[in-house]
Amino acid sequence: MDSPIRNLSLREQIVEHLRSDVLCGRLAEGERLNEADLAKRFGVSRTPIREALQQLTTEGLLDGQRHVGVKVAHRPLDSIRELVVPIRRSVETFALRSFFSSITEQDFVKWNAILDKMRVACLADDFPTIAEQDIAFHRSIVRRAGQRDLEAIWSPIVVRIRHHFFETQQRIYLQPISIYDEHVRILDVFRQGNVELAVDALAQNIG
Amino acid sequence: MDSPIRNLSLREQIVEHLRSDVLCGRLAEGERLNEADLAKRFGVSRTPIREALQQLTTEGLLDGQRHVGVKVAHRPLDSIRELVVPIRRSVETFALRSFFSSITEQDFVKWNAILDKMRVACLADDFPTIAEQDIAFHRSIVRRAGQRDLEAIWSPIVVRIRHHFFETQQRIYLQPISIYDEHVRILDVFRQGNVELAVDALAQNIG
DNA sequence: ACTTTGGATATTGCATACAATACACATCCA
DNA sequence: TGGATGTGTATTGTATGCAATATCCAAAGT
Repeated sequence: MDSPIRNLSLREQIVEHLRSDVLCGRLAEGERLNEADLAKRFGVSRTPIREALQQLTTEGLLDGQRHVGVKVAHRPLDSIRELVVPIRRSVETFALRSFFSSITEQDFVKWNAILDKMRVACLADDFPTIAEQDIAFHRSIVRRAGQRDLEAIWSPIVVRIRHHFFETQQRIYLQPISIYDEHVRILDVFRQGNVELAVDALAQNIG
Repeated sequence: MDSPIRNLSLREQIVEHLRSDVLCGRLAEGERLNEADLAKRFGVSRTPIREALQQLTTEGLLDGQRHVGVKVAHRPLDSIRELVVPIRRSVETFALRSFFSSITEQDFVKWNAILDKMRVACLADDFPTIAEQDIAFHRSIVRRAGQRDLEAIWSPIVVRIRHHFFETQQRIYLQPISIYDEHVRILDVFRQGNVELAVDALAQNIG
């Protein structure tokens, strides 16, 4: 019986690394990714790199053509936001409702760990990390429902509004720390134990 | 300048083949897929098979474990339907609205081609093909919007209610041909040119 | 000057060989 | 007898070499 040691395949490790890079904007849209170069950079053969790039392509983060290569996918048309924002709200609130009555102190420990990292990043104006932890927080809610299908529906949505996490926020929030504050407020409402209030607090943070 | 010849990689061909098999129920849920066997069956090496299985896994049609293999994914909990059916409605109607005013006679030609196949399948009580063409019809609407992002959001939804296409329908519709009839009715409304009526007709067919 | 065409080159697509690991089963020990 | 443990086998994971092709550039022809 050992703690949940991360025993991931090379492909999975590379997927997580690159996915994080794209999601929080460390890789610019349109940037080209070369299999051989990545293989050298990660110190592995082309095989796991190749498989990782393909997975990220079907996830919608990359975009590729036969015999040409893959690039970081471009943002979708802005008009799609009016479709996906409500969908994202309905998925996350559906998830929250499904486990709200069985939230434990351990859940708050996990969420606080994420928010701590977010706080540090806010104080340092480190927007990529703010975005990363923001997404991590919402993902953890979807995942907490325990239905992998929910995350499978949620992910393609978030991929397509990922720019929102590291662009709009920089303008709306004059002080980055207010991003952290708002999430703390959400957890406070969670602690009150009223589902509807919790759902509202979460929903307000989406959009 | 040649007609749009389908020049697909081996991986893409295998993906389409297997995806169709799973989506319309020719492969039972839980069924195990072995790389070596498939390689022999398709007459290719393990590499494109492997990559195809991985893609279908991230698409949610298959489910795999490290060093064990992949199986056809099991159906999600029924409770998810109340979440995904409205989402599917909103995506398809969003797509329809986006191109409705620019529908041409060519569009009807394509849709009629799908419905013709559906009609033949209905008359033969060929439920896998009915399901296949039903999905193809709705997919063509989403695709017609010309935003790949829409299909990327729509697909994981449909994957998770695919059983609806070849189970519920068999009970609800005493006569399979009524599935075809309903779709013909949708196209009739499309021809009338009223967006709202068209959206309603389409939405009613979903669920 | 412009277009076309040919080949060189860089990159991906596929095949094959080998390594690592999960699982089943036999074996050993208490 | 029951449980732990080691070993064999089937299967997936990774590395590497070769094949196929898109792209670029130079050279020739109009």
